[in-house]
Amino acid sequence: MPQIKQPSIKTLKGLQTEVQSINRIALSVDCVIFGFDENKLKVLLIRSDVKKFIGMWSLLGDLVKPEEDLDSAAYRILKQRTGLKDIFLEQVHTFGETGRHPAGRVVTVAYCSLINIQNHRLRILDNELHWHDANSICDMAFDHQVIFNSCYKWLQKRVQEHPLGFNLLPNKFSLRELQNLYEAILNKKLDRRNFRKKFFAMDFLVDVGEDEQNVPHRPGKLYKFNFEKYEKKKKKWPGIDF
Amino acid sequence: MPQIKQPSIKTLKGLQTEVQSINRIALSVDCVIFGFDENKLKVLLIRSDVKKFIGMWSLLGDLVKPEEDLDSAAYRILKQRTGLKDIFLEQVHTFGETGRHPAGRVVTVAYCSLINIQNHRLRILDNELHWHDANSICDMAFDHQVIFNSCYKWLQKRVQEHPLGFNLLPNKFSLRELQNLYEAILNKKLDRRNFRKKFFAMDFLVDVGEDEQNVPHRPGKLYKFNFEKYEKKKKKWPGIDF
DNA sequence: ATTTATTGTGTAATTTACACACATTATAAA
DNA sequence: TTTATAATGTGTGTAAATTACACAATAAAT
Repeated sequence: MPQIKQPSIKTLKGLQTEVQSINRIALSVDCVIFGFDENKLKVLLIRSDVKKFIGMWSLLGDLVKPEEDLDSAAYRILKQRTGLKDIFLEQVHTFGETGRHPAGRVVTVAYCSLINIQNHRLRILDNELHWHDANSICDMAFDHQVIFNSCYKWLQKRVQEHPLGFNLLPNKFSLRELQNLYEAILNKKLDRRNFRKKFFAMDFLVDVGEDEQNVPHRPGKLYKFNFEKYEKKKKKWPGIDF
Repeated sequence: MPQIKQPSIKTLKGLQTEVQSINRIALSVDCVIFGFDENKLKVLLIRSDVKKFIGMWSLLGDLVKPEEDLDSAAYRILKQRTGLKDIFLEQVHTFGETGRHPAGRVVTVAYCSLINIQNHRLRILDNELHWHDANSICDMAFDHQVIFNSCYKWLQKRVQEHPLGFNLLPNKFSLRELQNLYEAILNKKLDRRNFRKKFFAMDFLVDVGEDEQNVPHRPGKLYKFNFEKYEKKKKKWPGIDF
C-alpha cells in the first residue's frame, strides 16, 4: 500500500484553517449506473442494509481510499459491481451536507455511468442488486433520491449535447432503438421522421449492411456509431427536439 | 463547536470498505471568484506562500470543517475574502487526484462565484489579493490553472443558458455594458443589433427611466434585470450567438 | 393475394438566426 | 449656431433550422 503524506500545518499555508486530523472527512463515491432494456431506462440499485434505511434502495457506493484518485475510485466500484471496464463514466456533483449520512460526516461525489446491459449479466451472488425502472423509484436510502434526480437531469441535458446515449445501446442498433432510447431518457415522444433526419444529418451513423432480426414487420437497417468521425468533426452535437 | 459523529464500521454497511480513521481525507473548497471591471473579466487571486509555489497565483480556498456543509464552507470563504453575503455561488467540479497537493492528499471542490465589483472594495490589509485579468493568467500554483480553466469554460457555457451575468453588473446597466460583459466572457465580438433584439425578446429587462451619465456621446438607457419575471416565465434562456 | 405494422423518403410552412442599413440623439469642436 | 463625431435605437431581408405532416416500400402474418 503506497504511503500518502498527510497535510501538516507548515506545508499547507494558503489554507487558512489549520490542518489537523480532525479536519479530515470521510469521502465516498456513489455511482448512478444507467442501463437500457425493454425500451425502459434502468438504474442499478442495491438494497440498503443500514438499519435506518433497511430494505430501501440505494446507489452503489464506497469510500475513497487515501491513496486512490477520485476517478479511480469510481472505476473500481463499477468494476466490482458490474465486472466491466472501459465504460462511460463522468463526475456529476458532490453532495456535502453534514446531515446526509446517519453514521456521521460523509461527503460523497456522484458519478454517472452508462452501461450496455446486453454486455452485462448480474452475478447470481448479487441477488440484492436490481435494475430498477428509472421512472418509478421510491423509498431510496440516505439522500440518494436527491442524488439520483440530479443525475437523471444531468443525463437528460447531456444526451442532447453529446453522443453519450450510444453507450447504452448494443454496438449495432436500429434507428427505432435509438429513438426509443431518447424517448425513454427525455420522457417524451419524438417525431420519427425528424429524428431520423437529424441523426443522419450529423453523419456519425454507419450502415453496417445488416437488418433487424425476428421482428414481425419490415426490419430496419442496423447502424453503428462512428466515434472517430465524431472526434474529427468536432461538430456541435445538435439538440434533439426541445 | 457541534459534535459530529464519526462513521464506525458497524453503522456504515453498504460501503464495502471498512471505515477507519485512515480512510478520512482532507477536503477543501476553492473559489473561482469572477468580477467585471473596465470591460474585462476578472478573477480574484492570492499570491501563494507555499514553498513549492512561492509567488505564484492561487485561488481562494480553505479546508472544509467537519461540522460544516460544503456550500457553507464556500460561503464562509467568500465572506472572509470579500466581506459579501448573498452573492451568487455554484459548485462546478471536484478535483481529487492524489498528486494534486504537494503536502499530501487534499481533495478540493471548486465553486464559482460572480461578484459585482462595484459593491466590493478590497481591504487594504489584503495586499496579496488581486483582481487578475481572466484572459492572461499564468503561473498558477497547485493544479489551480486546471481548476480555473474548468470554471471559465463552465461560466462561458452557463451564461448562455441562464441569466448569471447580471450578478457581475451593477443593478442598473446599459445594454452596451451588458454586451461588453458577454463579449468579455465569451471572448468574441457580437452583433450589437442582434444582441439587443435577443435580450428584449426575452422580456426580462426593465427600463428604469434613467440615462447613462458622463459619456461623450448619446447616452444609453439604463435597465435592471427582473428576476421575478424570469422565475415566473420559466422560459428557456436562449443562446447568445454561437 | 391481402392485410398489417413499420421502415424509408420527401415537402411545405413556420420559426429562428444572421447580416446589414439607416435614422436619432447627445457631446464636442469649429 | 453649425457641423462633425460617436454612440444609441429601430428596422428589413436572407439563410438556416425546426416543425408538422403525407405517402410509398417492405417484410411477416393471415
